[in-house]
Amino acid sequence: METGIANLLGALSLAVMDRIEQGAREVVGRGGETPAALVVIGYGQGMTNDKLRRILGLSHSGTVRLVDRLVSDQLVERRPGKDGREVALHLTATGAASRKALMASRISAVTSLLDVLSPTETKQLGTLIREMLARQDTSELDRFTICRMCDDRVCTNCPLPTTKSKRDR
Amino acid sequence: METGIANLLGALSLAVMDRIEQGAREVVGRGGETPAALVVIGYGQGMTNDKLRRILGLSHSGTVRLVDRLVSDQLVERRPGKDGREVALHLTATGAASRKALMASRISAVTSLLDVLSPTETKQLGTLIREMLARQDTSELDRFTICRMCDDRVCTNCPLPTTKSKRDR
DNA sequence: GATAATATGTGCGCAGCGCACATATTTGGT
DNA sequence: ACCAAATATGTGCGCTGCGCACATATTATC
Repeated sequence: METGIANLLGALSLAVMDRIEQGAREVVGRGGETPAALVVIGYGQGMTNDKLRRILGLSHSGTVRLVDRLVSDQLVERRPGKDGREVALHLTATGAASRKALMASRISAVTSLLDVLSPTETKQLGTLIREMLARQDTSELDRFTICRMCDDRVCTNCPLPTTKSKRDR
Repeated sequence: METGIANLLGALSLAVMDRIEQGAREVVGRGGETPAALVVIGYGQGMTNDKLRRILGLSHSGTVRLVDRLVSDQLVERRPGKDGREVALHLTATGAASRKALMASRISAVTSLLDVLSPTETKQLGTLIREMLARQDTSELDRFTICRMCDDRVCTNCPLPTTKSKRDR
């Protein structure tokens, strides 16, 4: 049954995200898209409010307020962008540390579920997931959205189509 | 890299849940744990507020207000429980229809991502996920929590340990 | 029959977010 | 060079979803 497998993947994904979100809230003290914002801002210094908005899938005002929270938490700084209307978002030292802790928490949350598989099974699963992601029909933006929590220290070759290096435009 | 695979599973889970949640919000017009509540209440007529609370992982008052919303949306009815203090939650006809649509939306969301795999690959993936879930060390409650969005029409034999039939206690 | 445990409901406030509007800068057309 | 459109950000206001602390009603326990 094909739908049975879809159901299983749905259940697994829910379990994975429950654990990731719980850990993220413990690390940064905030929920919603705030943890993802921290990760995305950290990908490249100079992220703008508007790019962030699109990646997170939030409204404009929601993003401004989200950044407000990050700033008041001392995790992010607003600096003048090269374009006079843009704001360049930069992580503070504290922000970079939180981001690191956040990613570690995420990897450990997933690993705790993954641990029950043998090395061979884990490898098989990795290959299948990699193929699955690689064959998705994703826009440039979709890829950033899917990868908005990804740990760039461990994701050395992202399977998502088109080069990852187009991140800054 | 073991953590690389954890990262991939995290990214996939995020993509899956994004799509499930978007569809759920379109179907029931509400977010958060409200869609899951509709599914859980539908598993067995007579679900109580307190059991629901534990499965969804919400506070008591949050659950009461959630049910308030479902009642005001005409999706759920509060009936007297056998125990004088309990409230028995029952789906209305509209509620049952919404629940059905919700599940269909969820399965279709996952399927749209799963579609790129060949039948053989899909089957392999299904086996691996099934094993992964089957080997988790889950409490009775954990299982309901993981399955809180599951479609009982397509999930004929849940891989999670211990019998599914203990659902009502 | 008194006390604890269980189950629900309420007042209050906060976090996260969207809509509509306002403002500043840059781009593009003529 | 100028003015309209596009781009990017910030704000007032309100709503949804949720938790804490407290109140109340019913059942279990001793």
